[in-house]
Amino acid sequence: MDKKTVRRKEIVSLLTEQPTLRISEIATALNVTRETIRRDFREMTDLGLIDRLYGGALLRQGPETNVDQRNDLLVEERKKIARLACARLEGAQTIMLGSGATTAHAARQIASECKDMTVIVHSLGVIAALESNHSLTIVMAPGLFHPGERAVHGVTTVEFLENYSADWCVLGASGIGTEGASDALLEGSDVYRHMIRRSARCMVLADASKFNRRFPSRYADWSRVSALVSDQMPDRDLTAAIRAAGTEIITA
Amino acid sequence: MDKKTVRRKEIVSLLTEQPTLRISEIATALNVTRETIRRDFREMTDLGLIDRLYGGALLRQGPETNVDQRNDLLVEERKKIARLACARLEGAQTIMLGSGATTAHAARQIASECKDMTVIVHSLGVIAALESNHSLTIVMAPGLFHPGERAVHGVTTVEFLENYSADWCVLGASGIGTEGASDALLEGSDVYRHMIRRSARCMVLADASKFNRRFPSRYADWSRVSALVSDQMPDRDLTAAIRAAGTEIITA
DNA sequence: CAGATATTATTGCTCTTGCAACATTTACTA
DNA sequence: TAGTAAATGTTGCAAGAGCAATAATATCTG
Repeated sequence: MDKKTVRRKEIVSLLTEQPTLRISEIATALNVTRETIRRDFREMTDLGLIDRLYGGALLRQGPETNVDQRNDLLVEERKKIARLACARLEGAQTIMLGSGATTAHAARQIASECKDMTVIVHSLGVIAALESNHSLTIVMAPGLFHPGERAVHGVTTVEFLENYSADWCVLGASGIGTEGASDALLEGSDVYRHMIRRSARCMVLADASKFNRRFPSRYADWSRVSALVSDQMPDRDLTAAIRAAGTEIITA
Repeated sequence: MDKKTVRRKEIVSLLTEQPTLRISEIATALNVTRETIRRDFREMTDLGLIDRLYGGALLRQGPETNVDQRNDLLVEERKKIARLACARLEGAQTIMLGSGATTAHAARQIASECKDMTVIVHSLGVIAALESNHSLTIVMAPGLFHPGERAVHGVTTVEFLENYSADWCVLGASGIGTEGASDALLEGSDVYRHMIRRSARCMVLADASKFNRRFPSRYADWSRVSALVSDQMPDRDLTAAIRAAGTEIITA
């Protein structure tokens, strides 16, 4: 672990003991210059770890994520998927994110691993997962708010997306079948279809429980999907159908 | 209640909303010199109400209940304002809502009292307050997400609003002065100004602690505001200035 | 090992804060 | 109403803090 990481862990640990730190104090304590601490503070602020004060910093009190995660079954699977997805986004400048629990998990991972990315979203849950990372540019799409999904939908949303382009779009799915990815919500599917259209590549996230299920609205056939990210490989037939369209299957 | 007491209550109240205050900021906001604030801080530190920082102060976090009590009082005031505002919206078909804590309170009231209304919003906090009422049509505006305010801002937001019209817009304010209503955030003010333009009438919500304070960005002079809703009447001069522009003051 | 890159230190400058002493205003009381 | 005490404003100065440009050092990579 390099010096920088050690120092920053030390800063966080000190802040859990006392509410605020002054730059001059820790600079002498850790035997570095004040400028170095200032640089640490700047970056840690961008990452949403701390809040700056004139002359110091205090620990950021943010929304707790543990509570949500406990209520959630399938957490481990989704975390794994999130990590895989995030690794694949390496180098992307702009991405679009769909809605749903799996996507929100991916968003949390993105918030902790990525920097200086532009993220276009239409879901409140996804924003909540991203907002701790101040270095991200988060663009919210407009539209009719759907209370169940906590996301916006409709013509307005779709039209808005036409003005944007992304390197990747990252979508969840209710069902993964031989003929493509499908969703339970018709309105969400319209948004997804347009996100795919406006993105260079498309990644679908789905844990194994979604395999071989078909929902009313198919939002993409496999020819439009660059990669399926999951915690397990699908069965023979499904794998064959997906690969036949040139879609990569990422499980580890 | 003398000025000093009012000012110190205000300091505590501001500290319940944000973790720290900087001397220079509140000095200009409350229109006193920094030395005065410094003297306040010294005495409040002796009383154990706050902790000093270099350049500011933060609320002392301990087993003290005073803080909670004051916070509850503030909630009471906001509830009163919310009820008054809601009563005045009777019969409106479409409304626009701003951001901020007071507006969120009003939104909660609207969610419990109103039916079949279209509500145009740009704040996540306001959506959260509204989403329990499924009879409402909630339209979310697009834009750049601002993590601090949990709302969207910017050119995209403003352009979007041009496509909508409303019977009322309901806005919060950081400061209420003779020359109009002002806000601490410049980006929010741009959105507010356009909401006013696109609404037949405009309502500003502000508890008495906001009176005679001026913040960087004035988003409306009183000629553009139909009604100011508060828990108390402002002083003579302020009342006169507001009424001179034809703005109604609603306190009960 | 050399070159490239990242990290940290140093320096010079400006702005902000804290403090103290003194002036002014406000509020209260006889 | 005058006089007094409290509260607030004003000013000058020393120390702290932020910023940007540059130099020095550490770290990585082929």
